[in-house]
Amino acid sequence: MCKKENFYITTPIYYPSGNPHIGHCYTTVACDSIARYKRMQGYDVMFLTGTDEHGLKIEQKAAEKGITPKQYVDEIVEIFKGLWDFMNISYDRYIRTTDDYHIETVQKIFKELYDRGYIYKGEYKGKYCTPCESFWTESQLVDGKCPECGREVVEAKEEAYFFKMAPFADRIEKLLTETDYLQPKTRAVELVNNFIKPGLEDLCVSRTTFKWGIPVTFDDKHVVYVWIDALSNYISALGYQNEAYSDYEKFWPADVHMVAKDIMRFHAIIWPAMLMALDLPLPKHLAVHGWITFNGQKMSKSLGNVVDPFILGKRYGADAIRYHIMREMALGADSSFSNEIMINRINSDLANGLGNLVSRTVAMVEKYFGGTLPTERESGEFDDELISAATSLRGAVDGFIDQTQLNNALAEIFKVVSRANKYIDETAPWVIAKDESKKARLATVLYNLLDTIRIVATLLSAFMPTTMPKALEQIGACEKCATYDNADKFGILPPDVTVKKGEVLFPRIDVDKEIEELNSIIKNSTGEDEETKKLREEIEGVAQIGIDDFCKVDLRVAEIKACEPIKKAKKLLKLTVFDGVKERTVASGIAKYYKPEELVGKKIILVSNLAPAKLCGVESCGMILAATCGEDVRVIFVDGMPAGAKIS
RNA sequence: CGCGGGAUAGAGCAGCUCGGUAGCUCGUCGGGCUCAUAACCCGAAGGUCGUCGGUUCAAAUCCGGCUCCCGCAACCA
Repeated sequence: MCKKENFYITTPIYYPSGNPHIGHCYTTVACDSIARYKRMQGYDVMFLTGTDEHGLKIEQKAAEKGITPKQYVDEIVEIFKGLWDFMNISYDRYIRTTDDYHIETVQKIFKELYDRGYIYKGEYKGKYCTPCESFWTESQLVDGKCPECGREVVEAKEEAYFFKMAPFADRIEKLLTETDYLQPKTRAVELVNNFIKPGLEDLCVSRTTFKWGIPVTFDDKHVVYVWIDALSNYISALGYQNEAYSDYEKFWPADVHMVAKDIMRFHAIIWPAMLMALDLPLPKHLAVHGWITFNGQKMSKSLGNVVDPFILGKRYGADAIRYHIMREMALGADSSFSNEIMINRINSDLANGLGNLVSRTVAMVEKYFGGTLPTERESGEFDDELISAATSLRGAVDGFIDQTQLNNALAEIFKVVSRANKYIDETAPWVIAKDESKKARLATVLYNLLDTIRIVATLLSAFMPTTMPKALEQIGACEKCATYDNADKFGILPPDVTVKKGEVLFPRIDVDKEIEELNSIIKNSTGEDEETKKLREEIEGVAQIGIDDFCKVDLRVAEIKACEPIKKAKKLLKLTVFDGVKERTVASGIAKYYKPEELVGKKIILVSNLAPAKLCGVESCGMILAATCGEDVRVIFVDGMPAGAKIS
């Protein structure tokens, strides 16, 4: 055997500002399956996951709870690790950005980039909100005011360090467009057009406005801001610039970084730029997957609980959940999740397809031969087709794994499951069994089935590590039989193999009943449903104001005189309203919900003393009130009142 | 005219590079089988391939116009 090749795969480090949900689960499960598959192939695998634990938001969340940031993240990290254990995630290393060795590496990287002239001290200019201690860019401001609290902001400068991106623009563009770094590549154009062609801006990489971060060694006012801290994890975890580990030489560059599309940009542009600046090799692939959407809506914290991986896993088994999310999710595209889709998938593929195949095959071996096959053989029609489907499977799966197309890999495997079920019908063993002289033929048919299952279950064990060993046990496969090396060969099981009937691998699920029960779990789990809980937190989180503050807002009834869409804006309507004295123009983000003509003549509530702001080229003087609930937006009408009437 | 992706059977998708019988999964309906987890196998129905036009012997596929959807960017005052 030649020396083992290495394989390094990573998930992002997750931001523990809340509990893990099924979205985190997908990335991690997908990486786990690839890692397991690669190990099975004989690679020396390093599979890394972890948590990104610094930043203002963590600092604030901890303060709310009255604990230290470290205590706060410690708690949530335990939950993450608990989920990974439950989902049978075989990570080799877990990195926390609060680990000493990581901190050391980040500080050294920061210093090195500074020494090389890629990081320079500059001024972060922007609008500053003193109470929130936050900087905002011009475009983030809401009506020239702080988007968080709505208070006045001041022009302010803050000392900050910047990372020069421009020197790497050309190389990054080539990386994205001319190599297979980005998977799927379709997104490359988008990145190049939006970020590279307009010119890469230098990146702010330090902050002085919060403390929960890694201190800059040569300037203790500053902490390292997210990017250099978080992205470095991929090499600090290997021992780059630290003594905790020493596998950097062995595993870098990474074979696959897997990320969801919302952080693609950082991994596609900033991370390569950092590595280029450090003169380090670039990772080989960045696999970008979509989001799991729920009934068409993007996964949110509250929805995350609707599809709590713990609850689902407990009911149907971690393997079933693993299978479902990997089978549904295609590289690059979103996939929609619903309990119904999941249950149907589990039923048709796992229970009816694979589980039943194992069950009926094992049952026949027991029924016709008392559990142990005789060794006489007689080949016949259909055998070759089944055998070639089974032996050619491994090659096909290998290909899809290497392209991180797990859904296709699974589809390929289940084609063979179908083929085997069909083979049973074609050969009709129960008919052969009636003829005593055809024992050899019957044994052959059953053997072919068992050995096909052996191949299928072996390859699937990377995806479903709990259940597949049970399947292999049932068909009497020893550990030596069920290896990757044997997965493209036929006739591996001993001729006189003995089967062992076991528990049902994947019980069939009653769709209607389960959906009803799941719905009631969602409603009853906490006594207070998640929506209400979220709402309560939101409402309670708003600071109280005095009547004086309220009186600063002047609300008036106004009549809509004219209304038209704004050309360059998708969401905005340009309203001409009469406030009782004069007409004024107001832009409002309600284009999706109202047609211009249906608004004309209506009376609405106008925030009349809001400072003017320019939106998409339109001067907007004021703001109209509307109620918002998720995707539903309704303007508040006060028909009957005269324009100019005061609201109080 | 900001950049990009998309519109194919009831649902979800493939096919388009390189024109030639429109395919897969689920669902529906009919049949078969009885080894099996009411599972399995076969068959059928169901599509003017978003729309209008062009090229061609021939267009889902190539070209152009239009409509609608979805990302990114910019604005949900």
